[in-house]
Amino acid sequence: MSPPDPSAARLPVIEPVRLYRQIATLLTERIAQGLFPVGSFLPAERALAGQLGVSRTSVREAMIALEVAGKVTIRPGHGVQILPQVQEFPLPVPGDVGPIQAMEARRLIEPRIAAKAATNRSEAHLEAMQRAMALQAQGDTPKDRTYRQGDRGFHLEIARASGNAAYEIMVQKLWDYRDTPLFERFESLLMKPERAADTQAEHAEIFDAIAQRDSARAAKTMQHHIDAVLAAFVAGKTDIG
Amino acid sequence: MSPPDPSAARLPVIEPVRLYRQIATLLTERIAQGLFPVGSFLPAERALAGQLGVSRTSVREAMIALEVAGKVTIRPGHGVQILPQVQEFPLPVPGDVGPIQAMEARRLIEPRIAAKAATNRSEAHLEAMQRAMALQAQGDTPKDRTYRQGDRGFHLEIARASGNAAYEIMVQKLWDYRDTPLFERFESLLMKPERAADTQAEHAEIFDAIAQRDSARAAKTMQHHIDAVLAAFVAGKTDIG
DNA sequence: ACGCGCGTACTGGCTAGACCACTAGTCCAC
DNA sequence: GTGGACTAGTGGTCTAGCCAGTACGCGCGT
Repeated sequence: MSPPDPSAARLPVIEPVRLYRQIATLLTERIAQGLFPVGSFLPAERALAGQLGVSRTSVREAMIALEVAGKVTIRPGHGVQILPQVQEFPLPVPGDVGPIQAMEARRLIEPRIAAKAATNRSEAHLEAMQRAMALQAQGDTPKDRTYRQGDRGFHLEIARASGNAAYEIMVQKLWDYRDTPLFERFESLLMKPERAADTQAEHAEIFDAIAQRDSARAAKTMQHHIDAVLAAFVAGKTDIG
Repeated sequence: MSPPDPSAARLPVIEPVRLYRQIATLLTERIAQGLFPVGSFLPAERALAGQLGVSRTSVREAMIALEVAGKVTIRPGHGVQILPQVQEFPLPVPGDVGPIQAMEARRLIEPRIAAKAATNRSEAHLEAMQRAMALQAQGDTPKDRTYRQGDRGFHLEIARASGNAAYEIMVQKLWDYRDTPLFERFESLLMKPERAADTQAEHAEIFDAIAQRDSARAAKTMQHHIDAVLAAFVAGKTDIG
């Protein structure tokens, strides 16, 4: 009689689950059920160990896991406190932001950012802007990768020079929409060839104002630049409906 | 002789750093330096404890932290193996956005957004704002989850009512920083108890302006609201250095 | 020569207990 | 009202021990 075929009755693979994970999972579920509201404290380690029938060390390991996962904060002498979880909101799909909307938002913030950059910029910031401009100049058309990277980089470097990381994040976010198919279609349909040269000339003026620490002029030149891009959009928009 | 002025020589707040974090950080750095390549094994717990001059328990706690952080996998009887790290897109990571920076950026954009909301809002937008305000009113203190959700929701609904998805994304992004430990610490240290009632009163005024389709007043009341919060931050900031 | 079982040394997993530093509250003296 | 002492509780770190699993070497049987 041959031995039974091992593939005939497939048994599941058993993976041992670390005790700390079991404890952390259990506590996570209880927290989600509202047993331990945000801001409240878990029972003390010794009490938890007793209730769960495990050692205090295992409870502590679970606490480490929960803390690293950002679910609790361990306060010595006080207890382990439940942290609020960052609520994930449904982010609008990038395609929801139209090119006009993105440009409008940029028009709202980038002049102010340019003004702050004129005040707060360092030599290193100026050099970074120049590198971005040089990169942009390497591209023959706005479709070229180097043109786009340089264009984006120039604006981002200005946001960095402003000294406010929140501005940088906002600019970055708005520029993310530059690479959406809709935006690219807008550009290829609406942008005249001379727009590329105009953009670079306008960048040079913005750069000069920032280099000269002229906040008012930096804001004005940035406003003019974005208005010019917007105008190209709006003027050409009636052609595509 | 009166006691020395506590604000005269401000000493830094000393935060004890857990041993497990120190060990985990050290190992993380060594991994990054290439001392432990991907796929290789760290020294055994007992050996590490000896080399680092700490107890094996502390090493184990650090291993838990590294495992939860996805940097290693702990293989019983075998050792602790370095995991490959998922390559982040080379997005430039801005420096931490401080509470003042986030508020400053909000001050730049939210009055304009409120003005646009006054123009473009619908009845549904108004109802959503009202729901957010009611949710906020359910919280007793700014630490309460419902208060924070309502607060955030109110501002987000205004951004939605503006009709520009780019504004919504920007507001959302800035409000994400509301839930960072630093921002919460700012709030708990600097915000007076009456600020919560003031905030809700100011929200009511903003809402009224938007409901009345009064763009100028919507912008003005929003500006006043954010200025008041900023003032509370700036006024109290000198107290913590 | 090859395969299997056993023993050994090593690994991590978990328990138990001890002691320490810090926190918070209470009480008392000044 | 303030400061100090005391108490009871919290988490933080350490030591020691034992167990289960892994890997390897060696000896023995086929």
